[in-house]
Amino acid sequence: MTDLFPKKGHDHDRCIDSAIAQAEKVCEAESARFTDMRRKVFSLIWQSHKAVTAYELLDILQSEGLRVQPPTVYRALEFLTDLRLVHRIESLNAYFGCDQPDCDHLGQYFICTKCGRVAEAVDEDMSIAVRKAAKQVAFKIEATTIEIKGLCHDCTTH
Amino acid sequence: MTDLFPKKGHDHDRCIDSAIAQAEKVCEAESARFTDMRRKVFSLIWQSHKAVTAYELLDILQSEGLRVQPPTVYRALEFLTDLRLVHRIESLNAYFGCDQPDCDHLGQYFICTKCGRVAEAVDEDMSIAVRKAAKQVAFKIEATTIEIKGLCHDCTTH
DNA sequence: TCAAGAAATGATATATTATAACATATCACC
DNA sequence: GGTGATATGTTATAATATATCATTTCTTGA
Repeated sequence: MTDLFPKKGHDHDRCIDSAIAQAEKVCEAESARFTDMRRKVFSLIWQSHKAVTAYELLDILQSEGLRVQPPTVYRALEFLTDLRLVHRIESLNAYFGCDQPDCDHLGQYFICTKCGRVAEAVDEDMSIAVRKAAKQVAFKIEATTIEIKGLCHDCTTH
Repeated sequence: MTDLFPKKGHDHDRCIDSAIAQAEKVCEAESARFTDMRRKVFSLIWQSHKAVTAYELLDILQSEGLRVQPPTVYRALEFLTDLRLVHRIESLNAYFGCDQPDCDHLGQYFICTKCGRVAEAVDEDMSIAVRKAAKQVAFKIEATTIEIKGLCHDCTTH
């Protein structure tokens, strides 16, 4: 068993730093501008391993004294999701920092209904099953949403 | 290749009738009341093989002269989704009539981005892959959302 | 270097999706 | 037929998202 979810007491600053470093690399590679606002939104999303709604982000930004309106947040989110740095969790209307933006994956998301944390998986068997099922019905895949809700390991044992 | 999507020119009245008959059976089995409003909403959802939004349903009901407000529609939808007669497509915020409400499945939804139609699959390999992946990370599944967007067979060939 | 165009953000308004709360009507059962 | 449970009506509002135009900032090439 490998728990996808981070251990309690892990050094979360390292998660954040590494995510930002990776985002910088991706933006550089794409000649995309990692502006202050985008960086700010991205790092807010990475403050936890939970998914965050657009309006939660907005509230935080405003509480820090910034005069930000919804479109600003949604634009940053659009930028980040286009680059796959952030993933939208459809069943939560919320956004989640993506671990592995560089791999061309059909990602899967485990969502703990108790602690609220989200973990991304890139399970080949699942991807293969989806592609095979699509092929069987002659369906040309453009995008997939795979979201699995339930209890993470920590929450089943504690 | 078996196309999950219905053929052009199929007898859609039969789809509707069979869905309603099945819904009646399910309601009966659950001692749940298939009221006029619920039946009306259900049959509106089945008017096509597309997913329908709550407000589209509302507009139709109102255009038929009924004095219906959003809560009425959402209540009917909640009733129907609880019984698995209707499925919510998270990535569309829309609702879709479920083919096979009686099987205890992890359903998967193929959504054509061109014609808008939706088809439900119950692919064992996908279900197995999801359960296996969850088991590997000691995750206890409560619910799954599997939505696959792309082009249906008809839309790739025509 | 700076002018022009492109890209990003600001600002205002509004669209879309969903629910809370309480009133009324209908149903099921004794 | 009265009573409690269930369903729907009604009003208001919350939560999520986008359209549009103005302004600012950045980039790039003369």
